Amino acid sequence: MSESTEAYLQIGEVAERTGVTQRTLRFYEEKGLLRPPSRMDGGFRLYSEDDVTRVAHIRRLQNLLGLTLAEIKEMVEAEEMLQELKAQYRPEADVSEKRRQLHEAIGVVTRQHGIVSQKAEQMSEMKEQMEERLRTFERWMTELEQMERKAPVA
Amino acid sequence: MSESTEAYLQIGEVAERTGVTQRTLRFYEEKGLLRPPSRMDGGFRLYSEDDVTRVAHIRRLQNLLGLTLAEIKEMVEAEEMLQELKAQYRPEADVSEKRRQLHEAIGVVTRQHGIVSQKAEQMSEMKEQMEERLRTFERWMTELEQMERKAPVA
DNA sequence: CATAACCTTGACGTAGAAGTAAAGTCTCGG
DNA sequence: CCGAGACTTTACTTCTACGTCAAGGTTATG
Repeated sequence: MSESTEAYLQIGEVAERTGVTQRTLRFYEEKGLLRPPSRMDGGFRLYSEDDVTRVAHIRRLQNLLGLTLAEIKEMVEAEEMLQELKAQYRPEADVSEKRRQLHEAIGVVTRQHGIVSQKAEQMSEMKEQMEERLRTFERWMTELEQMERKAPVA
Repeated sequence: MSESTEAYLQIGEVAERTGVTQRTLRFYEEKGLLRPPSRMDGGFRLYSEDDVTRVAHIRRLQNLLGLTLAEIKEMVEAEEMLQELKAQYRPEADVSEKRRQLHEAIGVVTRQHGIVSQKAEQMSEMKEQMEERLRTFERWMTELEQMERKAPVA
């Protein structure tokens, strides 16, 4: 197992580093969430560091926002587009086409941002409520303790 | 269909008001998320306003935090305990027992609060990132527009 | 008291997101 | 060159959170 000569990772390493199973990685690939990675001659998958990052990203979208993989796919595709745009940032390309793509990317991210903002706000509300509740509990607790001091364990 | 004489709701009304299906209400009952409601003589379920509230709560925990029903059950049971405590707030009850319950309730809510805080924070982070990204996009967009003005559609 | 609208339990089905097992293939260190 | 361990595909299974009938009982109203 050579190492550090090439920056490519086998599925096992990626699984370990991302905390998902190999099955999940293949599954994401099947579902179009990960681009099919390159392969060794024998067919073993070879992932890049970028893939690791992307998996982490996917997981965050799942855990934080509770999005379905289909929804995440949409987001991920927007990322792809962004990467493409970034890469082909040579002035020779069709400008109006790039404008179109960029416009679409802005649309997607704006929608995502809307979701996140809304959830973030609701989350804060919930947090407030919980803190309020905790304060109430603490008050009760001190009340109870005072009762115990006045009338100790019969 | 008498109304307003009794504050009890049949499953259909609850479904309508909470936006979940009757099936879901029965399912939640099965899973211990809703206490078995009272029944009419014929067996029809009779829900209270509290049940409506609770369903709304459950849905929020699902949608916002992405918790499983099993996890939500734990939270809901803490609520139960709270209700009990509230109800039996007569000084005659066993004080040290109440202390124990209260302590546990505080523990549960504290854990929940931890989850929510963490998620809320990560959410804010994500929101920031998206705003950053949007700013970048907008910058690119204006750049593109300038390019178009300089070298218009050949 | 008929009957439409509402409800009951029970059983089976489904979509999403993987888990698991089988049977064979690759890679690499010794 | 060989064997242990990593990997491959294919196929079936699981778990969650319900959806969808089916067959029948209940309730309110004309």
